[in-house]
Amino acid sequence: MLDIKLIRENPEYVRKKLKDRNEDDSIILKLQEIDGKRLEIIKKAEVLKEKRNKVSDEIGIMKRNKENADGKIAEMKKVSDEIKSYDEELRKVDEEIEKELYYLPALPDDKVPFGKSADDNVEKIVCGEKLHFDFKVKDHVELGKMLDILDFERGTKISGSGFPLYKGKGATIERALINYMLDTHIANGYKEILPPILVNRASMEAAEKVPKFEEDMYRTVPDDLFAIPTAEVPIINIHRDEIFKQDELPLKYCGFTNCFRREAGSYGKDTKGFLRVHQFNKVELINFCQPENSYEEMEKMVIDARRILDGLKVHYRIIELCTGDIGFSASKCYDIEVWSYAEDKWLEASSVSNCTDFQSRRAKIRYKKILEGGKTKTELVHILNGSGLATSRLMVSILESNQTKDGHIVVPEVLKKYTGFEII
RNA sequence: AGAGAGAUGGCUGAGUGGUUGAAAGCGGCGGUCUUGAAAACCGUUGUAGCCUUACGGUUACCGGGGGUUCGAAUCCCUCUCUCUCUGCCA
Repeated sequence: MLDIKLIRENPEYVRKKLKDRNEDDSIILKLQEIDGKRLEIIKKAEVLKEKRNKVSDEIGIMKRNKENADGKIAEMKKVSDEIKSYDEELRKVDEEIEKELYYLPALPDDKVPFGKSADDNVEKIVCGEKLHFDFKVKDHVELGKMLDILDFERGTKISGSGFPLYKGKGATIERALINYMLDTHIANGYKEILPPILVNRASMEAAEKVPKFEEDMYRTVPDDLFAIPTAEVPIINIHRDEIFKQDELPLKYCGFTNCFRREAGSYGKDTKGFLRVHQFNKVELINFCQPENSYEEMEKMVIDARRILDGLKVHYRIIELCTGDIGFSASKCYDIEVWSYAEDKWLEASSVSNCTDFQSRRAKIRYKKILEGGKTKTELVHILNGSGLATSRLMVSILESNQTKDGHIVVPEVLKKYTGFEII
């Protein structure tokens, strides 16, 4: 959620940033108007409330002295009615502002490259060896079927398209990958979390997923619980409405969960195998930190995600998303893409975002900043999230790049101690 | 799921219509004392909005929402959650 104060005090800046994102900025004019109205109502109501409080105290004293206070009571009855109507107006205006704020995205950082679409994203670095095969590479769906480790047809029978079924060594290598990632992150200072994967509406709102993306979420009807699209949601909500001490930051969590996305609006796109699925596995990294350190922490998170790929010897690249392509809650975002030899293209496997105070404002996650002279000030933390990483597209790259001419898969070195076998 | 009890500041816990933003204790912070520490003593100690250059003023907040009243932590309705007992269950 954006700060209404920023819109009040610096509307031109906000409008420019929204335009950079290809967003409609006319909403700011509307918000300024409603906000102005809101302040007017507050002022009027507060003058009356002050009067009511004062006179009510006087009435109390008069009653105690057995004096007649009927006149004052009659007068205050009128004042009270007036207050009620102002409060009613205020409620409506608050609701209107809230409604607009729910749909306004985070503002891009000044250093983010300007661009209209994904085509304008900037490639930062390409890593890992790109392999050359002296045979025709098989894609992951074919390999999965041949080796009987992935069964997309039966996954479809059980649930629908986009719900992969892992079997035998396929299930084992998936589990190995998750353990490898978690162990690596834990060794690098992240605390492991295994959170609930159904969350309530308040948690979804605090993480800025709902109402804006409600259509993309799976929702249970009788209880109004949402299947999480990412572990980011429950992990952020661990600290909803809490205030950290400064020395508790940065606070780093990692967590494995299943993730669920309806992918509404992308039917017919990348439907093959793992390329776009409704349920997938992901190890997520979350970092709560002081605002002045967040961009530095972001670079560290990219290193933490890359460590996984370097270990697996995957060919990957990092791109910085341009202003037109960064996600709703992020001020800056890097994507990590792995190379698919069979698809002959890059696949997004991770995304590291600095959401600054966009989520912490809605979630009310703050910390006591220590000022000079030992005084403290409560300030919003910055929240960063990064996948470290999602397994499905990573698995595409792993299966493809470790295949042999006769159709087997060599288990990557770092996973062997987790799988207990070396070849599939 | 049924019956009962409850939800107050960082914590424990008073408070059942009128100087209660809220007693008291603990904790935290600052100070006195001390070579240092502890103890003791003194002081201080919530969040947010609005007005103000500032000092400060003011409003709201006692689980959430609504209501009664001149006035609500206190009365009423409703929701959520916690605890105890019963039932069911991995």
